[in-house]
Amino acid sequence: MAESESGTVDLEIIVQGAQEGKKQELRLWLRMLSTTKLISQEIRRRLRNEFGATLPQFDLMAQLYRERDGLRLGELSKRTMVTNGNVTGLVERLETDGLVLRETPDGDRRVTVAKLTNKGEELFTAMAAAHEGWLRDMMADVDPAIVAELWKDIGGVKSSVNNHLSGAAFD
Amino acid sequence: MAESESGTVDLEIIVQGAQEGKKQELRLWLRMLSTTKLISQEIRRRLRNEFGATLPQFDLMAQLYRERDGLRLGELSKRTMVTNGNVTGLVERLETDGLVLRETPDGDRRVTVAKLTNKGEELFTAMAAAHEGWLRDMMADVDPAIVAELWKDIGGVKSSVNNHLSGAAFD
DNA sequence: GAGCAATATTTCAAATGTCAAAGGTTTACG
DNA sequence: CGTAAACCTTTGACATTTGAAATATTGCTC
Repeated sequence: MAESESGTVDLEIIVQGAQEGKKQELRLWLRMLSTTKLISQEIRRRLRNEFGATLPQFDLMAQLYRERDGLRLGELSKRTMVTNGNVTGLVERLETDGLVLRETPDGDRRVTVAKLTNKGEELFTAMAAAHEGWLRDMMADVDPAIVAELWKDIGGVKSSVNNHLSGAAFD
Repeated sequence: MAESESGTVDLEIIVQGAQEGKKQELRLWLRMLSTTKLISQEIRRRLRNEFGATLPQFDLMAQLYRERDGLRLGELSKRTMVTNGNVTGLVERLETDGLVLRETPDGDRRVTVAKLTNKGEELFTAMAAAHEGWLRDMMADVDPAIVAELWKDIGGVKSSVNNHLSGAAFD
């Protein structure tokens, strides 16, 4: 934080890179995490208050909305980054509410495919429109150019992380 | 996505801003969310495998490590962005493991203060060092200048979100 | 075509998470 | 004082989450 008044700019950068810069990644991570939590909580609150839905449910329905023919539960698991066991329960509850239905294709009886019902589509459409608006509102003070830059640079972070995982790899 | 071959650069930007740019905030959010999930999952896996701890426990201990005199549960709740009820259970489990202890100050018997035990401090120190290294590894492919820029710009996002919350406000 | 590996989902135990209501304590006010 | 308001934590109901084990089905191999 304190800049030496005798150093050149280059030297400052070097010194900063060697000493202060040490925990930059940690600081970035903590800020990413807290910001994401903040936004998640706000979205969760609004989904609950205005639609009686939860964020994971919204997430799951968003995937199904893109694939009108439905998705296998394993595929849903990958796309929502949620474990298999979790998808089972989520789909169960959504089915109880009449928003999603499950069917087993003739070809392979190991498989369960989940689809949105008409009711589910209607609800999702309404939620998605509101959801997009909430995000625009929340990020209203951020310059659109910064939004675009963040999108690109966070993509870089994601790639780097994917290349340094101990376990499985994702897109 | 398609750029008109007849437009000037300025016009392109305007058109893009008016049409394509509409869902930029949504795209950014989805990317932030998936990246954060990815990193969280990796950290959780490593904390579990190498230290037998969970991420929320690590989070809570990190807050206590900064405040050697301990923190009231309500303060812990704010700092970890977790509800009061959740903190109760978290601290209970950590106390069972001998990592944290609870005491009620004489002055105000409504209050419970949680502190790290010696065992808790030792474990946390080891975890924190590893944790920092994991993050450096995962972000190894990201230019340090980009890391710094992301930190700053995500700070801007956080501020904007904080200014547009429907409920309570945070730092 | 019997056995076995691979695939896909479910189940289970334990932890985390929210929200709302209930329990104590302290403070303030008449 | 004595009661009401404010404050702090816990409790309870329910949803989400992970990780591992159990189930069920398919496909392959000999």
